[in-house]
Amino acid sequence: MATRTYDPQEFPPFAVTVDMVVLTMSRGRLHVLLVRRGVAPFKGMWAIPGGFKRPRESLLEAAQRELLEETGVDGADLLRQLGAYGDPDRDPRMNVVTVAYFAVLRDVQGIAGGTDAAAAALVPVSEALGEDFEPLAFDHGRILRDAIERIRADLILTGIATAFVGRTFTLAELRAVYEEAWGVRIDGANFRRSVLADEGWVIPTGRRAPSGSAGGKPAELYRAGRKWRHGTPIRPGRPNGTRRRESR
Amino acid sequence: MATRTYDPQEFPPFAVTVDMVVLTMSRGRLHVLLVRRGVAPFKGMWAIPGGFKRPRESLLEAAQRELLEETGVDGADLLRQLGAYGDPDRDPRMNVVTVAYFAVLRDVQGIAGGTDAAAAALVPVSEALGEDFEPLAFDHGRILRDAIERIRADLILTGIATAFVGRTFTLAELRAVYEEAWGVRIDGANFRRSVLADEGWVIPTGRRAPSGSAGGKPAELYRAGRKWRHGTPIRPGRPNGTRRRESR
DNA sequence: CAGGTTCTTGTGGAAATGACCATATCAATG
DNA sequence: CATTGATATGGTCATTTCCACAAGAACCTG
Repeated sequence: MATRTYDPQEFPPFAVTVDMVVLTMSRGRLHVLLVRRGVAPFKGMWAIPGGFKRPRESLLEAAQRELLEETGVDGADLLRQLGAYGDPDRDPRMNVVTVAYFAVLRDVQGIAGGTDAAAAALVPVSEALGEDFEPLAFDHGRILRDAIERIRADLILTGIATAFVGRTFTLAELRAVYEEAWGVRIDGANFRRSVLADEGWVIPTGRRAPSGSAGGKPAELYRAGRKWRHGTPIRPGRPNGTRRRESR
Repeated sequence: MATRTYDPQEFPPFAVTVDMVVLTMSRGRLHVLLVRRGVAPFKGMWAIPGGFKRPRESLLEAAQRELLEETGVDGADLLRQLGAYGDPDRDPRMNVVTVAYFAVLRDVQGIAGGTDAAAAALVPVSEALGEDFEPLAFDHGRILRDAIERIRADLILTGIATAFVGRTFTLAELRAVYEEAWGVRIDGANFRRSVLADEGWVIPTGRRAPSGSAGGKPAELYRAGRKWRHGTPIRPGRPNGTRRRESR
């Protein structure tokens, strides 16, 4: 039929939830916020936070509300929709369609503080997706995998890299975001040239970051410019065969 | 709460639908399949095809079924999820969350034939999104806009360009896909070198396409190689404007 | 101060990009 | 049938970008 038959009563109802992949960069590694489920189904297993959508709120508002409840962070601009998941048996009790969002945060302390410490944890993504890690509840493993793929794409298409770092940051911190997410090594000198070539990407603050424990010249602190709203000056290296030694 | 309260009975039910943005390239322009709604709400208005999700099928299966019903095309591999839309008032009758998919087809004739011709039409995207065109039903205008944005991104990240052309195609046809979707002009000679530089992108068939009505040297026909599954050799040009004629 | 670490600047070759020219091969026209 | 117009194909060339590495500068620790 070219037109949908419209009789809502004929069609069994679904429950609609929103789930969130909360990502952050901690000690140079990508982490995801996981919570222990306290109720059935999948009680006791790790899951990504989420909850039911209410009738009078939009999907984004639902995600925003859950983000606030789970992490204490109020930021709708940080949330981006990842996709919908609706396999018939993804929830053993009833038919639940969930809409997944992901958010990139930087305030690591605030995340752990907003919720019960025993029931929430920041887990390195490589571990959470590793073979040794316990499977996540529902299809949250797949959702997490999709989120990582999405992040990799958004790093190419958008300026989401700046969401991982603080209001002021060093170029090394920003570079580490790309290196960790893409699993590549980027030459510091070339990276520096790329973001400083044009105005509007990073703005020097005049201040300097404290040197790390290993010493070294203190790096200059920058603010993110407006150009990140429309893209990124960093492009993924060519998958060429001219790779150098792995140096590790 | 760190854990979701799990009592489905508390939460009002939602209807879940799938809607599809069916795109095709016809006479060098990007077209979208629209249908006339025959029932309320939004009766008589243009809309993108779609229908209710059934309890025992996945979202992708629902979209696949609808695609088959609407266009006669059976291709789950052509469908990609676009996103979920769940604003409270997007459907005046009840709370409906829709999951949008988009599909890129090439068989234009089959689309018009599969359904009532009077109730379905291929409309140029630029017209459907233009000011003069009548508004689409529901929030389908926004969904269509999002789909076009997504196509532009997928042209960068994936090899979706080959989905617009036939099993065999000329390089000019493939080039036209990028030119139309990005709104740019690409030099034919340079485009040719990009896709022929490495093996695996396009494979010559030895045959030649008939010249167009305007004459011209007949172009060689190619098949798509396997590399398109992992990306594209074509990159969006930079905002031009550097140097004009000078030298000499 | 010596040695180590990190940031920063400099440099040269390789590769990609973009524009243009020249030629080949067809259809349509008169 | 020769001309014209259009398109495909092959080639050249200057510029820009990319990338690896070298060297200097600034800071820490011991």
